[in-house]
Amino acid sequence: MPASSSERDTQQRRAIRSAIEQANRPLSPREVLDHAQAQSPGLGIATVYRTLKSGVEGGWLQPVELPGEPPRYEPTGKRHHHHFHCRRCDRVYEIDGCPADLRALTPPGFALEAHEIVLYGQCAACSQ
Amino acid sequence: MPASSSERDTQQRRAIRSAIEQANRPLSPREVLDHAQAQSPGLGIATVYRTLKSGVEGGWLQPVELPGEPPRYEPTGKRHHHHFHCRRCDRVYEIDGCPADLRALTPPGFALEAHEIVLYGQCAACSQ
DNA sequence: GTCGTTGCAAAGCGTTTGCAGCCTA
DNA sequence: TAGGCTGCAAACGCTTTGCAACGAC
Repeated sequence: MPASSSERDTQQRRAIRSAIEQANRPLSPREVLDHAQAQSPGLGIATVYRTLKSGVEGGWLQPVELPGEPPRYEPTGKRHHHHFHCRRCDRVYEIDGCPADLRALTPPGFALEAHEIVLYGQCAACSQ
Repeated sequence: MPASSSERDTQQRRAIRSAIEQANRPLSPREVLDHAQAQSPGLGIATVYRTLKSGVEGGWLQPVELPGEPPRYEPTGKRHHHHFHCRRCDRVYEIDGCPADLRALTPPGFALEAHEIVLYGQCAACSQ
């Protein structure tokens, strides 16, 4: 199935997209609903899920999946990064950089395609 | 609530514990059920969940949470390691070793306490 | 015999889907 | 007007829980 050639610009999608773009952190589907309903009152959760899914498939949205957490979504276009999860305030920060020797960890015969790194601790604001 | 003073040694729990200890990789609840049923045929999934939960609380089991995945379980007491998630067969493998320079990724002022690394790709069995 | 444990089935919970009506293009 | 989009509610898949029977001690 090729990506559908026509993506209509509806009030609901505008509300959802704007909610995600204006939050400067990844949002969960529930959070997206809550934020977007301010702009599109009757909005249903099913529409949020459908829009998030098509946004990921369409390439303008990116899921942020942290261990033991429901997925959140943020706009694509950021460069390769990982996340720092503050255990105190529960906020998630982007971190640049990436260890170069991950391939050395890969067992013989295994094909490494991608990786995820999450750091845990306390952010600057919480650790003082 | 103190840990219950009496943990009965039943056939089901023996089967579950042995399934987890004999697999040298973290198992999902479903995998635990499948493996343990060989030893305890009538075993139900609810008992698996109950035993896993009490195992974690009792300290002999450790949940392995991967981004966007249901938790897997492995015995505690292993030395520091990470995981490789095969995208083809969906199994999770242990990998030894750890990049040394994670602290270098930590932003100034942040206190690094722990980390999680997950590699994705194809395992040896699936990549041939 | 007690009472913790088990299997079954039902209930939860978050996510997905079927459907009839709506609305963008 | 056509057909993609939406909200509702039902369906789903996974996990938890209520309950009566079971069985370890």
